[in-house]
Amino acid sequence: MPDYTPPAPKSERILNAAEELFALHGFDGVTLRGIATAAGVDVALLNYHFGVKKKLFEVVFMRRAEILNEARLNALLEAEASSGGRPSLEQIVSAFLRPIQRFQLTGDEGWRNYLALVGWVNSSSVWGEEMMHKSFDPLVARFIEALKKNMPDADPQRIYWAYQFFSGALTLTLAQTGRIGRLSDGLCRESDVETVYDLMIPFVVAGFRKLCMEHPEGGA
Amino acid sequence: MPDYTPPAPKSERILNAAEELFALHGFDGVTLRGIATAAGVDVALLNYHFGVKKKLFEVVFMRRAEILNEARLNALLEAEASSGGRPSLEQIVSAFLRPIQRFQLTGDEGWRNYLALVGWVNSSSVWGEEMMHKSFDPLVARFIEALKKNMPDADPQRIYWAYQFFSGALTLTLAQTGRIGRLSDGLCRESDVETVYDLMIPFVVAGFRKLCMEHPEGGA
DNA sequence: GATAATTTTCAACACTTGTTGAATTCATCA
DNA sequence: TGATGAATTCAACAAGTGTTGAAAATTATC
Repeated sequence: MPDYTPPAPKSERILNAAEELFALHGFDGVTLRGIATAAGVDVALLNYHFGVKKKLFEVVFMRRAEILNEARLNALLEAEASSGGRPSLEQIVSAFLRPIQRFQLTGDEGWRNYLALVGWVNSSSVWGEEMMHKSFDPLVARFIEALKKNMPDADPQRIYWAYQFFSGALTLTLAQTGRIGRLSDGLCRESDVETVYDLMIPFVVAGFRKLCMEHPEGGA
Repeated sequence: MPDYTPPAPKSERILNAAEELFALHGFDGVTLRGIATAAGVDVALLNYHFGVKKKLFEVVFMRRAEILNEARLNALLEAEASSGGRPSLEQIVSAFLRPIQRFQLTGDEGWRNYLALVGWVNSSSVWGEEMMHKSFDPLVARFIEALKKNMPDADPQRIYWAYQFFSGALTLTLAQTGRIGRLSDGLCRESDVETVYDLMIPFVVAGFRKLCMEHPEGGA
């Protein structure tokens, strides 16, 4: 047989199909047969490679989490290095967001699906908690540390709450619900990745400033 | 039989149980039998009263939407009246949030469940769009109108995006994932309804100001 | 108190679900 | 080539799914 680009191994095709479907319909809205059909493989293969359904979901979720975490950490470290250990608020928030934007801009559909999935999990009450905690919270804690260092006089509670609002703004955008497009009658497109972070960063930074820097610790 | 407070009619018990379970597990994560058991009724009764499963979900979702919409609209009208038709940004954002807070503060578990459900639907890609559009977007459009009037020089696109971030921050908090509590090691509690909106309002207002008032129309 | 209408239960349907064990194909290498 | 182990398919399972029609119980109406 002449050399040709071999098709992705079936285990990978399963993960890609699962990624897309889970992002679209959530855990319970997807059937193993649906994934198998989308991947063009037999149902039993899912169990052979990944065990039970929940385990498959975890593998999908973890697959890109480490890559994203590493990219974010590097961005933060670089911001710290280039600022003599005193990164600005903009730099910290950017280090959290720009890697996401970079992955989205590659045009890789897998990343788009995955990030929508993260948005879904983050808003999911029962499911999300443990999975987000295991895969993202260590890095988030590192970012919050940087925020605390940047605003040493701020009430820590306010920093956490501001991060919560920040996380919500990001999460909804990742989820790709299409609602803002409909609401703005096409004026805003969630797929417009080039501009959304240029807007999200100043929005969030202003919120942090207002909440954490205009009240000394202990203030109401 | 002596007079006593009669139990809620079974159709209502069904709606309450469905509300709680849908909020917790989403549409596909809930079975009709699970709802029936929680409500203490037979499965067939769900179909008798509400038709197919999707219809039941819609009834649950719409039930309190109108009440919330009316409360929000009244709050906005009052803010407009008390300011001579020129409500401040704080007043507009507060009119959007304070009614939610008021319902949460009643301690009515039904409202807490319902609002978590709204958070879930708003982040749900396939499901959410149409339902949010039908039940909430008319009122949201009214609020955006007020925002445009408050910031007549702002690029409308920026107003919509700022609303998107605003909506995300609110949505994640409504979803009651418990994540911020875990992340802050108990310092922040999502159930602390008294303070969360006191923080969300200035955060969001600052974001709106930064995004919409520091750039004249047409600015990048 | 008989009749009609509504509400609730019972039992079951056709179908889909996740999962599994045995059989089959494929690749690797002595 | 033949043997070994992994990858893949086949067929089927037991359990659970939404949904329904007919019977029974309850409530309303005259």
